[in-house]
Amino acid sequence: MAEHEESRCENCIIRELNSLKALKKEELKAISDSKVSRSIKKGEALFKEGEKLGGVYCVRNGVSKLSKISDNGKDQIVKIASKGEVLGQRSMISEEGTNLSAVALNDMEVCFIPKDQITGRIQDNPAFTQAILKHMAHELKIADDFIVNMAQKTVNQRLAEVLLYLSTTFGTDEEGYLVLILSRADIADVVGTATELCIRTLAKFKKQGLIETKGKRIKILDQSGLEKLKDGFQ
Amino acid sequence: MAEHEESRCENCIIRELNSLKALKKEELKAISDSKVSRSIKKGEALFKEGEKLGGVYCVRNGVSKLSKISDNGKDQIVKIASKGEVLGQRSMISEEGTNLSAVALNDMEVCFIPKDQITGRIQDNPAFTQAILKHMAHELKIADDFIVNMAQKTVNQRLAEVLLYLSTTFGTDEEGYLVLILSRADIADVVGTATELCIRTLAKFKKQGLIETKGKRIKILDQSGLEKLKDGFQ
DNA sequence: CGTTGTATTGATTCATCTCAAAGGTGGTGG
DNA sequence: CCACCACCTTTGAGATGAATCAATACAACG
Repeated sequence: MAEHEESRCENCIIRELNSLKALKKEELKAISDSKVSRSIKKGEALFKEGEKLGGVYCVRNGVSKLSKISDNGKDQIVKIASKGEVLGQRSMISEEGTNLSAVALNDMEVCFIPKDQITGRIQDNPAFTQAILKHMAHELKIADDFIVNMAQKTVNQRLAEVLLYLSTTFGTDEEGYLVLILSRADIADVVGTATELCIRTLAKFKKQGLIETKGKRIKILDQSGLEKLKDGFQ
Repeated sequence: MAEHEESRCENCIIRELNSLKALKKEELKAISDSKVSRSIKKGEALFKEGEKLGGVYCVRNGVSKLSKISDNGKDQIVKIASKGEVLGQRSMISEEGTNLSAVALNDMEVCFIPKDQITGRIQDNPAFTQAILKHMAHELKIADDFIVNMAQKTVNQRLAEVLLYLSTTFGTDEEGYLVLILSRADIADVVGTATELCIRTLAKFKKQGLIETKGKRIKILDQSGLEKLKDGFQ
């Protein structure tokens, strides 16, 4: 019976990770009836910057990069979103086109939830609105910190920070390698530097015994070393 | 009679500029009864990063810089707030200490509104919550754009952008000089560079006929020239 | 009219970008 | 299983951008 399918929002554990947990059972059922599941292949775009979205995407599996192309043509990754994140939420609330592009870093499964389901709940469920508000306030803090980092820290510091972030956020496998595997170009786009410098800096970290690499994969050997680096003790 | 004092929130035009306009008359009266007016002298801090705030500040007059000190000791200005802005809102919502310091760039008049007045209205006035949410979504977009700019643009481009921003946001006087006068150090802290480079770049702009200076004051001569610069046409 | 803080300039060093080329890797079809 | 192609990584070297330190010039202010 539909009541117990795992594909129903009411039964989806993912929603515990985001603002949707503030919704009541009936509301979730309504959302579930109108949502559409979608598979996104690695490299495909969920949406591109400027696009008008008809709803939001709730990430069930996989990881997406949120990036924007600057006026001089280089891509900057602003955020990496994974399981539980709701994409397109911000642009829907401020009623604009999306500010960022979302591209899958590996194969993804997402649920598309039509706009009116979300705006409707924002209208009539204060607890939901407050949950989103709180989440967005937190995002804003992170963004402010990011600004300061980009503006004031060196590539060395930023790369160290990104490696630590990838480790704590996505974890490591049995061998100690970072689970989320990014191309050097993507890492560079997070750090905000040229791919070559990113590679050279990784090589330097390796020489210093801070990390180890195996193809694209990266293993952190000396976490506290990276932490010192990130805070500016060269 | 108190009903018609201009110091009453109900009669304060400032609130039209921010989320407080979503409040009802009775709610404004309650806020007005508990608010405290404060004068801040140029250079004084409204609050410092990490501080726990007992409420928010609504700016009635003057301008404040919101900045944060990075791990390597340099200050980065993240935002410039003026009339109508509510400061401390974000940290109150996410129930943390403030992430940024607020320092007056000129003499200010602010109203301090106790925390429970705001959180109370967020609890019981959905229109208010939605107004804040929408505002915060917009702030987040601005922050993301800022990240991309800091990460990908040169000092040249960023400085051009800041000058245009100061012009459109705070305007110019009869002679065409920017109304908001910042020290070179503050401009550098917005741009995210060293004061010397900021000065040198301003000198370059002057030589190119884009701007004119008179002491601290800056006059934009060629707006479209700056716009081209900002977009990377050197 | 000095004093203080800010603005300006020069010279040097360091960080980062860019272009160009060489080396790897994985996937695909024969 | 091998050969080939496309794509990604790595390295080199040179040009440019930006930070830094030190010294001088201004401007505001009492």
